Amino acid sequence: MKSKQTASRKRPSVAEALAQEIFSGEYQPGDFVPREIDLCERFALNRSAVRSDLRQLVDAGIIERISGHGSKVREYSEWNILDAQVTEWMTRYAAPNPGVQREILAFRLDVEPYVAMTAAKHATAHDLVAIEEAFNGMGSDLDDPDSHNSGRLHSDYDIAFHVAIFKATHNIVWSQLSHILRPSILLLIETSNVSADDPAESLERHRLLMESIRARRPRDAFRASQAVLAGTASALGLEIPDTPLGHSAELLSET
Amino acid sequence: MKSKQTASRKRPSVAEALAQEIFSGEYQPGDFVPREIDLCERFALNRSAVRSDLRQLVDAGIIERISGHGSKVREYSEWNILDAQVTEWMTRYAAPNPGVQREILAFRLDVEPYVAMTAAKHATAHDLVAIEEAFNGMGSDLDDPDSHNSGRLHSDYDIAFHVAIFKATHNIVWSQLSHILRPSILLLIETSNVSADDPAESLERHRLLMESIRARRPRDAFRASQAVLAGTASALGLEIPDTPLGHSAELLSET
DNA sequence: ACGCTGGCATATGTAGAACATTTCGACAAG
DNA sequence: CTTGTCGAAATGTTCTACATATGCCAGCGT
Repeated sequence: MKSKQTASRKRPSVAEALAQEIFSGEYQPGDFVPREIDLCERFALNRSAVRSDLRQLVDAGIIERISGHGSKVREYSEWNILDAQVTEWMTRYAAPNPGVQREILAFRLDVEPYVAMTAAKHATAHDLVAIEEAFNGMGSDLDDPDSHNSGRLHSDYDIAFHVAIFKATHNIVWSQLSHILRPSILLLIETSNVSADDPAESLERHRLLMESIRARRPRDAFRASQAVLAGTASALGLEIPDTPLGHSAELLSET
Repeated sequence: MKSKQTASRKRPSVAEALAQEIFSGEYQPGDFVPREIDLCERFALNRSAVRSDLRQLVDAGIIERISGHGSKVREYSEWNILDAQVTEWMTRYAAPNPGVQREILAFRLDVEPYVAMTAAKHATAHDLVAIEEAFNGMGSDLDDPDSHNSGRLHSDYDIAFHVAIFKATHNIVWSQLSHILRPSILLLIETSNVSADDPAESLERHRLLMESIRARRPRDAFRASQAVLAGTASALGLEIPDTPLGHSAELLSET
């Protein structure tokens, strides 16, 4: 074998470790992370590798590098939450502060019925297959709950279901925005697991949403999506009527 | 003054030059850009700098690096248009293909009335000042058209006006999404300059939108925003009723 | 005593060389 | 025709050396 010790895993990944420490609150906005040389020693890496990883955090807007001084953690509001890497870290480790998490969820509640509406107009057969496969995954998970960890798999299918709807809009912006769903979906699932939400009812709401899109009925899809969100969001104490959609939804239902 | 020659420009910036060539269509999806060594020679830089710049393009999703082979331009749909750097390049150089540009505009037409609606609910006095300052800039530009380039300054104020509304939602996602406004606003302005759109009428529509937000009337802000978009979007041959907002707007006006 | 200035220590930024790894194609053996 | 091996070419990684920016503080002058 080669003399490298990389056999275990590719790299310790400084960015990953630092991200975990920052997300867990060990380093808070305004704090300075250890300097490059210390990170080199700690992870047994050269400076180039460390700097490369630090640049990831800079691109994510998480840290700010001050020449000749150090790397400072930036305010949460300055983090680039549209970056796919950031949302991935938010799913793996919980969001650092609940405020950001709640704002993302509020955004989702605002736009997702719209997305469902647009998907009902533009979805192709291929899109419907993707949606259905994700839905079936959610269903099989309900019927046959794995002993070790049922929620883990369920969340993957849940995410895939909603992402498929975003992609069915055939709009590049909506498609790429589907990244920010992951953290809030996981948050909803964790909370709904705590609360006494019937999984069967949730699944039925998802089914209605899927059928509305398949039948090309935008308004039904709009309302069905709202129902899906309301079912789980209520467990978080969030009030749907507070969002703009609350008003337009009522109006839509009158027609 | 400092001894730096930054007055002209900091660096030749390989990323900037390559981006221009890619956006102009000189390199198209599937093509391979010159290899690192050639870029080093062409820009008189070392490999570290070239690779650093190439990584920018990778993060933007514009190119894909294949180990031992080269750097390939990716499909337009894979470009990360949520990246601020990409939208900046789209404003400086035109978007490579009109399809992406149109989809971004469609997204804007979808959500911007919503954003205005939310801004009317959550805007603070500070936000209103920012909106008003941008609006005054647009107005002064109309009264006193600079001889050298009037459209250039006007677009800056126009962008600032809409960005201020996005930030007035006090939602981190909407705020950071304001990046994607820039390309489509510039597109609209260029097109409206060609068409015979009365600047005074456009300004009046913006004023109504501002007043609606100031008066905390979400529904008026919704419709005013639609009027602003419709005024310029019609010049592009885009049909507003095709968007989901078209329906809900009609419903809103009935109340 | 106060304030400015210069230099030293520290930390990040940049340049360049050397070596490792991956990919593809050529070519010969089976 | 298939397959194994070698080698050229390009990207990936590591390391060293030097450049630049920042903060601190002693030293000097007013």
